[in-house]
Amino acid sequence: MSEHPETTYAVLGLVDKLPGSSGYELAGVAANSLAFFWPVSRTLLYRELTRLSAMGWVEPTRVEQTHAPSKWTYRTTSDGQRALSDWLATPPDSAGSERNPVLLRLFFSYRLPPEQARSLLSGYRDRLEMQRDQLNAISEKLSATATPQARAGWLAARHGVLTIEAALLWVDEAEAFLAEAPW
Amino acid sequence: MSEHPETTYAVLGLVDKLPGSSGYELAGVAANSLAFFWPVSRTLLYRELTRLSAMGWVEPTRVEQTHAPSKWTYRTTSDGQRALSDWLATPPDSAGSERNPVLLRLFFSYRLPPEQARSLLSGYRDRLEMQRDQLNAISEKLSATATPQARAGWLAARHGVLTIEAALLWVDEAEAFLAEAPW
DNA sequence: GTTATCATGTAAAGCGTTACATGATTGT
DNA sequence: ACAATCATGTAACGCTTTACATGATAAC
Repeated sequence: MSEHPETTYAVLGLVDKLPGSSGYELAGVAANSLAFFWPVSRTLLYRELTRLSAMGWVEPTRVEQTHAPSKWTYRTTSDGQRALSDWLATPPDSAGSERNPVLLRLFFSYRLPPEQARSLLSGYRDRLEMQRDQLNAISEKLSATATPQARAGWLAARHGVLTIEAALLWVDEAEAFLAEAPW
Repeated sequence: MSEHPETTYAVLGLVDKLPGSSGYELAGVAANSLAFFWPVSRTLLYRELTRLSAMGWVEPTRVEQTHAPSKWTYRTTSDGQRALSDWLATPPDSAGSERNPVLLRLFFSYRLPPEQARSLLSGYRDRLEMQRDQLNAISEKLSATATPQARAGWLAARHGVLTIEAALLWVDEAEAFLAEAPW
C-alpha cells in the first residue's frame, strides 16, 4: 500500500481513459487536457508508464507498424483499475500549490518602474487570452461528445475558462489601480 | 550571471521587503503571502537565506535575545537589490504550472459513484471558502496601509480572491451539471 | 504538566525538468 | 533538401518536500 505520487495516477487514469494508446499518443492528449491542471512532461510520462508496467497496473503491448517505428501500447489491468478507483476515493491533499511567476513579480513590483509593471500585466493578459482561447476550443470539441469521459473533460476545461476570465478581470482592475496611483 | 531558481528571488524579495527579519519571521510572513502564489517551505527558506548570504546578496547579523534563542537577521545588500531589480525586469517564463488535485480527480471521476463525485466538489468548496476568507482577512489588513509594499500585496491577494470566487461559481455549475445527468 | 511559540538546522529521498540522442517516413 | 511527424529513450541535475532533531521560555 505504498503511496505513489499523484502523477502516477494521472498517467494511470490517462491510460484507462484511452486504452491501447502509445506513450507518444498519451503525451499528445495530456498536452491538451492534463497540462492545464496537472502538467506531465513527456519524459516523466514515459517513466511512469515503465513504472506502471513494472507494478502490473498497466499491461504493455508491442505493436509493429510499417509506416512508422514500432510502438508500445498500454491498457490498464484489473489491478490498475482497482488502484485508480482507490486513489480517486482518497481525499485530495490540501490546496494544490499554485505557482504564479507573474504574481511573484508583482508582489515586489514597487521596485520596478511603472512602465515595466504595466508590461508585466499586459504580458499576463496576452498569455491568459491565449489559454482561454485554447480552452474554449477544447470545450467546443468536447461538448460535441456525450460520453462521461468527454463530459468530465468539459467540466475541467470549464473550470479553466472561468478562473482565467476572473484573472483577466483582475488584470483590468490592477491596471486601473496602478494608473490611479503608480509607485 | 548564472541563473537562480525563482524561489531564490522570492526569498531575496522578502528580505528586501522586511529588512532585519529572521528566517523564522520571514517564514511566518511567507505563509500569509507568498504561500498563495509561490509556496516556500521553511527548510527551503533557510537554505536560500544561507545561499543568499554566501553570494553576498543579503547580509546576516546575529542578534542575541534574552527571552528567546539567538537569531540571525538579514538585510539586502546593494548587490542584492540590483539582482532583485534585474530579475524583476526579466519576463516570467511561460505559464506557471498550476496543479489542482481536485480537477485531476474530477477528470477521471466517471469511475466514481455519483455520491463521491459530489463529496469531491463539496470538499473543494469548503477549502475554497476557507482560502477566500483567509485572503479577505489579509486584504483588509493590507488595505489599511498605504505603502507601495502593502498595495502590491493587496493586488496579489485580490487576484486570489477573484480566482477563488470564480472557482466557487464553477463548483455550483458543476454540481448542477452532475445533478442533471450523473455518470 | 502540557501546549504553544521562538528558533534553526540536517539528512534522505525522489519528483520533475532539460538536454541529448536516434532514426524512419511523409510532405513541400 | 528540409521540415514535420512519429516514436522512445537516457542521463544529469537540482529543486522541493518530509521527517527527524534540539531546546529554551511563557502561558494556562
